[in-house]
Amino acid sequence: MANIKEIAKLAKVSVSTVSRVLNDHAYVSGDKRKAVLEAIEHLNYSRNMSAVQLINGKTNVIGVMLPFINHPYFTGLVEGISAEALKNNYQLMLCQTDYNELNEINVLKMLKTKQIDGIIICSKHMPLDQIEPYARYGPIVACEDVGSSPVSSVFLDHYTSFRRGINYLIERGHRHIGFCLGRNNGVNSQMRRRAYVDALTSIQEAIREEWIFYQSYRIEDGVDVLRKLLQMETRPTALLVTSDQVAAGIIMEAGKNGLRVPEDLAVIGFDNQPIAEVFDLTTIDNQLYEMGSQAFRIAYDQIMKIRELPEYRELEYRLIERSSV
Amino acid sequence: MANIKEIAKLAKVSVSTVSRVLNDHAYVSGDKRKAVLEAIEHLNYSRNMSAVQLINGKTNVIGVMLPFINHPYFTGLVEGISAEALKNNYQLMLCQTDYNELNEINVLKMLKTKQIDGIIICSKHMPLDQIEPYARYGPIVACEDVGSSPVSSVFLDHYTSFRRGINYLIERGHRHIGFCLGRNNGVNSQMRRRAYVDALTSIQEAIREEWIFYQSYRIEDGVDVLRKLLQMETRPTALLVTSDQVAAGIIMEAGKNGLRVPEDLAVIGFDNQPIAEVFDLTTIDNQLYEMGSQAFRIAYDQIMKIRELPEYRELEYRLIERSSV
DNA sequence: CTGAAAGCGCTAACAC
DNA sequence: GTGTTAGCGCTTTCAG
Repeated sequence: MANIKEIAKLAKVSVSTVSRVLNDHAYVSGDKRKAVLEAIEHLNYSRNMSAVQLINGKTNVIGVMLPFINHPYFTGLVEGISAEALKNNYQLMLCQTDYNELNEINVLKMLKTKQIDGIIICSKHMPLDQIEPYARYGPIVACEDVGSSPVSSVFLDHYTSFRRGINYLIERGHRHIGFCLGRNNGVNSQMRRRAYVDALTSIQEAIREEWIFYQSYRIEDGVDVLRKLLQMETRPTALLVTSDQVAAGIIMEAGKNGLRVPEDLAVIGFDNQPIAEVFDLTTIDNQLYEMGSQAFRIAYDQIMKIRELPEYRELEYRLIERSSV
Repeated sequence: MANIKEIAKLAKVSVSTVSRVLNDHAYVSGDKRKAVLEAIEHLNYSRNMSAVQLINGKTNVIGVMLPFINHPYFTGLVEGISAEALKNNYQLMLCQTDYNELNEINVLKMLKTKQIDGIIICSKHMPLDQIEPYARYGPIVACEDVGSSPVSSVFLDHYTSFRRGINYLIERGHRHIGFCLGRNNGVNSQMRRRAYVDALTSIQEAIREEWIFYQSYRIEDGVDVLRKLLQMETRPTALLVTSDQVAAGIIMEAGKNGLRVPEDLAVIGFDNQPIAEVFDLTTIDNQLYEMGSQAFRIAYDQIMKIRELPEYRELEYRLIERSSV
């Protein structure tokens, strides 16, 4: 491959002039510019971006840390990040961690070794304090509430949104309420569990652990949940389900077993995915696209030094009323 | 940030010795190695990978070109790619093109400018001959049949698989058969359409354009398809649907409108996604995970010069019989 | 085993 | 406006 030197020679100019043309600098005369352009054309030249990155100390790449990509929650986030990245001439490094700490550390290390300019954490396993030391190498933005930290965040108040969901059910006469979560150790999950406990306590209902389901991510997990419900002597009359996919599975399987929604079982989903509309599912929209694009902006502004300090932005959830409650 | 020179000074060795330690070369005495390691530790040093990439002419990154990520077809592919990449210490650059030619060209250019070592094309819009010239800059692997080309490929015989699906329907007495595709101009789509025409011709059925649906990707698109079907005076009795999501939407909406599956409408899906099992959907598994991991291997082997020539690998589809036919 | 030195390809003072 | 030149941080001959 040709390099800048050969272009300079062919165009009979210096390498700096070539560089100026390449970077659209002013102060290059028309004919020299033209000569350079012709040489570039003629030699089919392209910049070697590794060299550019070395000298600029910048890659124009943002790392996206997530456990797995094949879930609408994460693709929703990524769509938002991606749209904003495209506008700002940034690329995305997709880093699937499987919630494995070693993989997560590797992503952080990529920041330190300058393979990426910043990181957006869609979801993580490792504790925050292991992440924080890396914030000095570039902006890190989490899509969950991290409190005050060198790590920025865009988040929803999952405590309030979950309580809002439960209250909505209580207002409609439900007292036997269960819920389904993804992980049981994430920040978001813990806040939700707390909201659940507080809400049930306020109406003097006992917490029944058998009505709480973890590791529910996909439609087939919802099917499993419903089947477990069928085994119980006392069933909850309502379920808060932190993924529309899982809620859809529950509703599907309920239908197969002659359980009516919402009469026999009310369901509230989360995320407001297209599948929620198809299933006429009442759901809590938590603005994934918006969250992703804001996360990118925060990272970007920090890379560009438009802003120096970490930022914490709270987004509003919305309750979408349909007919599953 | 500390650099290799400072490490050398602190460890009282030359930079080449530091480099040897960094790269696990043999022939470094125990105490020098230890001194270097201590200096690295002490200065919290990390390699600057931009410099490494410049000198090696290699990034250890593969670009993944796809129109959008929020569809199980693509996430399935990406999971396969990703698993193999992880094993081989490669990173993935996620390049969403929205089927926009300019975006697609940009991905190709990243290969030329050495931002990535190779490209896996999950799906594309632009014609192959615009892509081929870029194959000299690094391996390009397409997840569709590209014939004999400098571009490698992993693919299914979509003509045969589609015909197999239609014949399966015909054997069960169907003659009024429609289908749903994603795009209408992709290679895969064209082969499928041809299979459809040939099969119907062989049983002397006319092609009815109103039974052919394009731009069907998601569950809500399936809902639309079924609604359109309801408007027709003569409806197909069976549908071949190139996405389990769309098929699920069709079945959902059929149920709401009192149409029984398969009695009133038989449905075959594609991809064998989890949702197919939940809906008891007969489907054609086209091995997305396997396709993704093989695509990575082909690219990888070529980067590593284990193999020089492009490769064309055909995968086997499988018909998964459930109860929607 | 170790070090000196020559780049990899590019950018950006700095001088003219 | 343009060219010269000193790096960016690293790897790798080549001598010893």
